[in-house]
Amino acid sequence: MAQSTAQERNLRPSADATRERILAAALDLFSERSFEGATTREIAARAGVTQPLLNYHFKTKDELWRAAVDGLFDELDAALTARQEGLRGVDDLTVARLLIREFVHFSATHPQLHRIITQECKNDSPRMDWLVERHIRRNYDAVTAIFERLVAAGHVPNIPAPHLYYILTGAGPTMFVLAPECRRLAGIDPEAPEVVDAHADAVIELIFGHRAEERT
Amino acid sequence: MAQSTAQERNLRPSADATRERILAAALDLFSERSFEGATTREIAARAGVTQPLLNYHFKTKDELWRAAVDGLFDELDAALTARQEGLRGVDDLTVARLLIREFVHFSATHPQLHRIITQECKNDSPRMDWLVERHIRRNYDAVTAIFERLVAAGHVPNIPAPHLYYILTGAGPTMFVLAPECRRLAGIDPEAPEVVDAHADAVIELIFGHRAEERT
DNA sequence: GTCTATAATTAGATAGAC
DNA sequence: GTCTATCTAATTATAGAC
Repeated sequence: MAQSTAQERNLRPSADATRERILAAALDLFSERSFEGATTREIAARAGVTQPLLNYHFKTKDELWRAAVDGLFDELDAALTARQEGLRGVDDLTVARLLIREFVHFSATHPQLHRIITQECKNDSPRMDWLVERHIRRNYDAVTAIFERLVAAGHVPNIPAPHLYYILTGAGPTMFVLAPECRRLAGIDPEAPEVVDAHADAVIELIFGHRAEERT
Repeated sequence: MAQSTAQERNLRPSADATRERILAAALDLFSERSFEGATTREIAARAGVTQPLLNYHFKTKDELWRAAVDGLFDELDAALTARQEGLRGVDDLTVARLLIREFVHFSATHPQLHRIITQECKNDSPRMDWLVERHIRRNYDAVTAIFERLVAAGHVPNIPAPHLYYILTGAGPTMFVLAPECRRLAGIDPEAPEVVDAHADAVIELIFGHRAEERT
């Protein structure tokens, strides 16, 4: 690991870039077509490489899936952490509103996240176990802790935190998860920035807007 | 079609029952494992028949999928229609609350509905086209029409109807779509009647509870 | 590190007996 | 109407050249 010599730097870039292209293609296809529905040949084709190369960089299809999902959650964590960094000392209610807005924006720009969660977490399965214990539980604990404080302070209706969690993770991303349907059904493009903003406004209004005197 | 003679009645029952068992097995497996992930062999096994029998009753896997989905939407439409029947002349707000409660209950007892919608409507595909035009659009039009009246009457915050639609269809079913995850993550069983009721309460509170004076 | 060729498995669908 | 046997195609993974 200490070996990042100049020689290697000259050789590695294209290999690393290939790896990244494979991961990006895998994430898109796994999220759109499900684990079984996405074929390694199609992932390879989208990445512009041959199929056996996937088995060189990632031993199995399953390992490729896990690497792609790890990258996605890294991005989510980075986005939420960055959002919180600039908010030390700010009140709970404002922080929560901004975090929800950030979450809705992330869901719009990375619909793969909830596409993959809904695919894998409908069943008890090894991939579900892995997803929950490695990535989801941490976020669940953080979100429910915040909601419990907001309920105690009267900023949010008195609803048990698990329900608020599933309401938020359902209401926030669904329009973007189903973006192709939404375009056809409603004639709206959920990728348009003003639509994303309107959706964040709507979710925030419904969660926090229950008492007129609290609106700013 | 006019031929439902006694002879046929004596022969048909077991065949019809087999067909129904195949459809039920197909619905469960398609919704849990996705269209590609569900194998016809596994569907046959769950229905207690051999795999080629599926091709006898339904020409192709795709036709089996469509028949299973048709049955599911028939149940949804029946549940919502039955709920509305007894409410002629009742005010919009009360009707809407009761319909949302019915929808949440249906989502809890039939999580297959939104499992299949989220699987198929992430992509532009023939199955998505079929689903939208045959089943979803009618419900979308009805739901958005109701929301528009509720917004105009001030019963619901001023949020565009398409956003309210995706918030409702996200917030309502997600806990039940992800029931296995929810059990593991929150230690809650979303199939328990009191949990279903609590979730319906929560969704209704967030959508309609924004003005204290309107609560009954 | 990336390719071509191919092995091993499994999928959906068909043929034909009963 | 349901079964057994089997065909064809497609899948993931491996072997080995470059």
